[in-house]
Amino acid sequence: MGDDPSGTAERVLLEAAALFQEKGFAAASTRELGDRLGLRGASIYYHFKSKEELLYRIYVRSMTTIRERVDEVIDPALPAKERLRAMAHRHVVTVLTNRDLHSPIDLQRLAPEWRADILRRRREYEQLFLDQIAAAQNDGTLRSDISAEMLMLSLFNLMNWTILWYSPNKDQAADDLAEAFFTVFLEGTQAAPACGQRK
Amino acid sequence: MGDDPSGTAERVLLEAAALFQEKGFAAASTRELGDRLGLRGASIYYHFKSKEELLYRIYVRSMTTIRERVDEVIDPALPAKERLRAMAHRHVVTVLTNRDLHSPIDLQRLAPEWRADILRRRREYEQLFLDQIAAAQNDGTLRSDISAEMLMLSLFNLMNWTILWYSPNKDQAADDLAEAFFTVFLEGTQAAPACGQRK
DNA sequence: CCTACTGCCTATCATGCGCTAGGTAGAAAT
DNA sequence: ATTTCTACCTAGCGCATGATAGGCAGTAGG
Repeated sequence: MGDDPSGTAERVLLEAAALFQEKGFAAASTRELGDRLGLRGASIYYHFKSKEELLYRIYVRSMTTIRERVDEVIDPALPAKERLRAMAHRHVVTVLTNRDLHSPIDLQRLAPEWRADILRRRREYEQLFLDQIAAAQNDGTLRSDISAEMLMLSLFNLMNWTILWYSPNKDQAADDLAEAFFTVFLEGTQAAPACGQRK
Repeated sequence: MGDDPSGTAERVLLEAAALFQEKGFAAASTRELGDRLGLRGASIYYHFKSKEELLYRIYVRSMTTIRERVDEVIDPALPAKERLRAMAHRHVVTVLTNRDLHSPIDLQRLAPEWRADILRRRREYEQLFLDQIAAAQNDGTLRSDISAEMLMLSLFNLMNWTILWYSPNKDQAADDLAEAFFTVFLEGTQAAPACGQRK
């Protein structure tokens, strides 16, 4: 039970993530969710206390899994910049290959305590990236004339908007996108500048 | 009537944009929208045929206004890179100072023809940026080893995700963010590279 | 055999929804 | 003076929703 991938609760959670992503939280009904699982809508309430709790659990799952997936590639032996590269790559690929789970759904619909919990987890996750960025600034590989905070926001902007337009059928592989975004993040897009251009 | 900024239809449109952004399209009711305007919910239907049409009109307004605002700063006398800088700056500032209108709301809930219309307008808008990027690649100011399409996606990623976390009270001014993002887009984030590093 | 528990079911409740029908006060037009 | 139009109103229809209550088949333990 619980985390058993074949358990019903788990199936409900994953199917709910898919349904919420398709139709939005408010427009998705428990009955339709049941239909997709071969259940009656009311049976959902045996596994979850409310539709809102389901949304909360999806968010928790999203944050914990992406954190796990990114933790896997953090190699302390690598220089900070390369750690960051590996983390960014893993982040993009994870998000794009699991769009149901990681799509931004009505976070605002969550009760304040639950929302605060999710936001706290998000900040913890962002801190992981912030730490590497600050380290790379300290060892001189990343520019320091822009704050680490700002660099992190830029990186997440680059990585996260993708999920709203990405279509695995017609767009490039997630792997290629991840690489291109990080190249832009590191090198920028202007043609190779002359020496010493930036003070 | 119509575009008169004091006209009721206009007030409904703007208030609906705010309400939809706050609660989501499905969770926002016409009655609540009416309450905010000093109307009964049913009176909305004198000005709009359906709630869905309201959502469509909001999207149309979003696309036309941002296009107008960006068109204003396109100066053919400038080099392509500077045109692009001005456009990106105007885009970010416009979006962040008018979040109700430009927040991404359930586009998927729109009927297919309406959705297709909005997507067509979006592509036209993106084309504006794509043209400048291609021009800047041709005159040698932007790198050509990454496709213009990919560079455009990177730029929009950088610019657009912001609206989902930006809070005008506690975050930097939209103006500063716009500048920082474009700097990252152009120059990247690594410390000034040695000469001829990029092939 | 009995009991208890699990995991679902059916039936139902109260509520709120989008939207329509029909009315009406006041202004404008004839 | 009469008609028409505008911009709202009230009342309410039909329906879907989240959630609850209670039942019931199947399994496991004693």
